[in-house]
Amino acid sequence: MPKLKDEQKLAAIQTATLRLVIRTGFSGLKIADVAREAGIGTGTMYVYYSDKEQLIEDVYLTTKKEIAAVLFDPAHLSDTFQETFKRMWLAYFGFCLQQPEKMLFVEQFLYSGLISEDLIAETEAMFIPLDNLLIQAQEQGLIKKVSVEIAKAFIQGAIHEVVKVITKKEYRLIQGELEKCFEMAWGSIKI
Amino acid sequence: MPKLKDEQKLAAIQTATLRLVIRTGFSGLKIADVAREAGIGTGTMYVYYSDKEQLIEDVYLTTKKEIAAVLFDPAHLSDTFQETFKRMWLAYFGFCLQQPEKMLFVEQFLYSGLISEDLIAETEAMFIPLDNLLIQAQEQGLIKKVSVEIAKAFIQGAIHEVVKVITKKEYRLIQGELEKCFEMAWGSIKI
DNA sequence: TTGGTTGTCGAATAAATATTCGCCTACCTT
DNA sequence: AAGGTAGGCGAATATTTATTCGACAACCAA
Repeated sequence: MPKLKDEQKLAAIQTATLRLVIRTGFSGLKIADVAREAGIGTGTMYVYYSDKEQLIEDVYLTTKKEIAAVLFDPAHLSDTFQETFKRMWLAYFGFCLQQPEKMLFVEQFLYSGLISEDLIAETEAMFIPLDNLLIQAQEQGLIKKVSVEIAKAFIQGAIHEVVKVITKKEYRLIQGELEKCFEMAWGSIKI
Repeated sequence: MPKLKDEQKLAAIQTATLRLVIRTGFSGLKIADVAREAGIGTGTMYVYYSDKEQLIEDVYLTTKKEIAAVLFDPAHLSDTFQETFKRMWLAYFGFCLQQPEKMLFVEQFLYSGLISEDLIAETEAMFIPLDNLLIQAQEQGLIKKVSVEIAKAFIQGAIHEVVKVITKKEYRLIQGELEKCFEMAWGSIKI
């Protein structure tokens, strides 16, 4: 944890890390490159992070928190489950579309084999409210009864892959296509 | 391309590469480790592959071919689109479940930023028959009309993420849960 | 203004890893 | 069996990259 250095510099480091990890993979992430991209000296990196591992873990945690905030925005709450689900789905899809580096970073790191069990547990705990929402909907007979882990994975996996294709191929969603994508997601879980 | 050395040794190298990439990420893949895991000397690695990049690209290509073979097994063809789709979906899901290393390897490499455009194009071309199948179904009004790229991404993304969760958490699909997963997939694309 | 304190820099060093290469072994061929 | 050849080995070397550290700059307090 940085003691309280220059917040702006910290943000620059995180942004640079995100960008570089996506461009070159974790393998390609060189501390010197991050420093150059962030506009600071190599040695300065070690003032903020004691090593590369800590840097990556911190970026991961920060990004996960941001995602949780997007998902659990109180404005998404509605009277019906379907409407709440739709607002959350659209918010998350929009987040991924606008900041695919963050989505990719989180995904790549989670399955890279480099992440610690503790960090996994810590970040998963942030999403328990989502589990509860889904379980409630299942009990009300609104959505299919599968393990919530599986339901979440299905929805999230579909969003991620669609966004990846859109990003990689610079595809532009045409009129009404976003709505169709949501219908696919809803069609998959509704009874 | 290996000229025609010991085929068995080649397979051992590929298996070892797959396993190690999943365990440690591309960053963690050390030629010396691959050699040890494959039961050969470090230097021998260079008889088969001139460098690490070539090794990874070859494993990727080999795996993609295997996936295409699973998907396009003639036994999957049926009179109805839904049945053909179901057989292909089940075959691919089963493949991923039984050999998650291959699924993960392919996915990680594709979005690692390390893959060349040529290799992407070469492997994508293998899956054109799938595009045609989907387009035909769209024209017959059987499935939603979205870009086939998006439809494929949606279905594949969902499968991958579900398999990842199952694998990582050592979750076991309970009675009828596989069928439910298929229903989710079908529910997402059907009109 | 000056002495001190904090933050920064990047060349120098240490560590990790890829790659080479001379030697060795096993197996042919006559 | 003797000589020859192909394939294999892994310690030695080259390269890449992380990390340290002594010198410098900016700022501040007295």
